[in-house]
Amino acid sequence: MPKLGMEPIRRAALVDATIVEIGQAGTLDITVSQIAKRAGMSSALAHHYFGGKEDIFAAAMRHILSDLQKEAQGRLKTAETALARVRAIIDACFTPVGFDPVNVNAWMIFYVQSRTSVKARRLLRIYHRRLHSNLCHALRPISANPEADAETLAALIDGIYLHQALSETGSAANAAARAHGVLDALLGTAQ
Amino acid sequence: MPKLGMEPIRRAALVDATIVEIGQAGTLDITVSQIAKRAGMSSALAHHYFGGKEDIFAAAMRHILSDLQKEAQGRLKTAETALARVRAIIDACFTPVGFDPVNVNAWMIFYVQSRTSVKARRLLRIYHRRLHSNLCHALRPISANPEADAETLAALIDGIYLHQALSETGSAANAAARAHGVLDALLGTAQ
DNA sequence: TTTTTTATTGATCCGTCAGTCAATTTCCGG
DNA sequence: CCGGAAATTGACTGACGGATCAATAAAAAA
Repeated sequence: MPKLGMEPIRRAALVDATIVEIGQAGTLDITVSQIAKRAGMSSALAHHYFGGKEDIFAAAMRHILSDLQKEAQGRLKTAETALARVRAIIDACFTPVGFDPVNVNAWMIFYVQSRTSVKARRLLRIYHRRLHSNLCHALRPISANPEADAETLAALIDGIYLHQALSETGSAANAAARAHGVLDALLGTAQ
Repeated sequence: MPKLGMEPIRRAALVDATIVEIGQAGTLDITVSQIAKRAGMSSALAHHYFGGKEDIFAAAMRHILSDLQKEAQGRLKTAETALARVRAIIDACFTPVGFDPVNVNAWMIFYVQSRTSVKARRLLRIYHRRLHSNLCHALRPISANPEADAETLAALIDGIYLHQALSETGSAANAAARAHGVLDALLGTAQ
C-alpha cells in the first residue's frame, strides 16, 4: 500500500517514536527495530528514510530543541518588561509537557549523547548559546551581572531537570517556582 | 604467577579503570574487555571477580559516591558555624579532582545509568538523601526554608556539573563560587 | 608428596543489532 | 497500458560483546 508523499509522515512518526521509546527506556540502548515498530513500520524503512541510527537520534533531538525554542519565542512575544522576559524564558523550560518524565528522560539522555555524537553536540551547543543569549539579553536591564546570572539560571534549570529525571516526583509548576525563587534572590542581592 | 590475596587489588584496579574508561569515552558503551585491559587483566578475570558488567559499574559508582561522602565528612568536621557547614558541603562537591572532566563525565553517566540499573538507582538515592539531609541540617539555623533551599542547592550543584560535562571549560573554583553566590542570594532574601 | 584452593586466561558460544539488498506492491506520467 | 519511481518489507550478514568454561599454573594445606 505505498501511498505517495509518505516521507515526511514517516520521518515525523519515527521522531516521535524515538522520543517516547528513549523516555520510557531511560537509556539510549534502544534498537532501531523498537523505534520502527512503535512508529508502525519495518526497521528497514527507518534506515531508508534516515541514514542510520545516529541520524534518527539527531532528528529527535532537533525536534525537542525546536519545540522548546518555539515555546520560548511565543512566550517572549507577550512579555513587556525585562523581568517578564526572564520569567517567560524560565516558564518555557518548565511547561507540563516538557516536564513529562518521558521528555525529561529523553532530554537528559541527549545530554549524555552529546559526549559521543558530534551532531548531538552541535545541536546542544546551539541551544545553549541561544538560551544564554536570551537570558543575558533579558537580564541586562535588571541584573548587575547578567552574564553570571544567566549562567547560574541555565545551570539551575538543567539541574532541576536532572533531579526530575531521577526522582520522577514533583510538578512543572513546582520546578518553575523554584527557579523563579532563585531569580528573585539573585536580583534581590545584586550588588 | 598467582599470588594470593589478589581479589581486593584486582577489584580496586577494575573500579579505577572503569571510571577512567567511562570518563574518557563519555559513554557507558564501553566493553568489559576495555576495562579489563586497562586494569591489566583478562576480561574473564573481571567477570570472575565481579558478577557481571553491571556489578562493575555499581562498584565504580559506589566508589565515587563514597569518596564524595568522605570529602564532605572531612570538611564538616572543621566547620564551626552553620554557614560554614553549608559552604563545606558545597566545597566538597567541587574539589578539583571531583571536577576533573573524567570524573564529571562518569558522574553524569551514572546518573543516566540509574534509570536502568536498580543498583545504580539505589546508590544514587542514598547519596541524594544524605546530601539533602546534610544540607537541611546545616541550613536549618540560618534559612527560613531549609527544605526548599536544600533542594535548590542540590539541583544547582548537579546542574553546574552537567554544564561542566558539556562545556569542558571552567574550573572547580569557579563552579564553587557560583554555588556560594546563589547561597548568599538565597539567604539574603529569606523571608 | 598429594590434594585442594586461588589465580588466570584463551577459546568459544550465543545473542543482538545496525545496516544492506533484492523482491514486491502500488501509484503516476506519458 | 506501460515503464519508472516511490514505498515497503523479509531475509540476510557481518560484527561485536557479554558471559562461560575448560585448562593451566602456583601456592597452601594435609
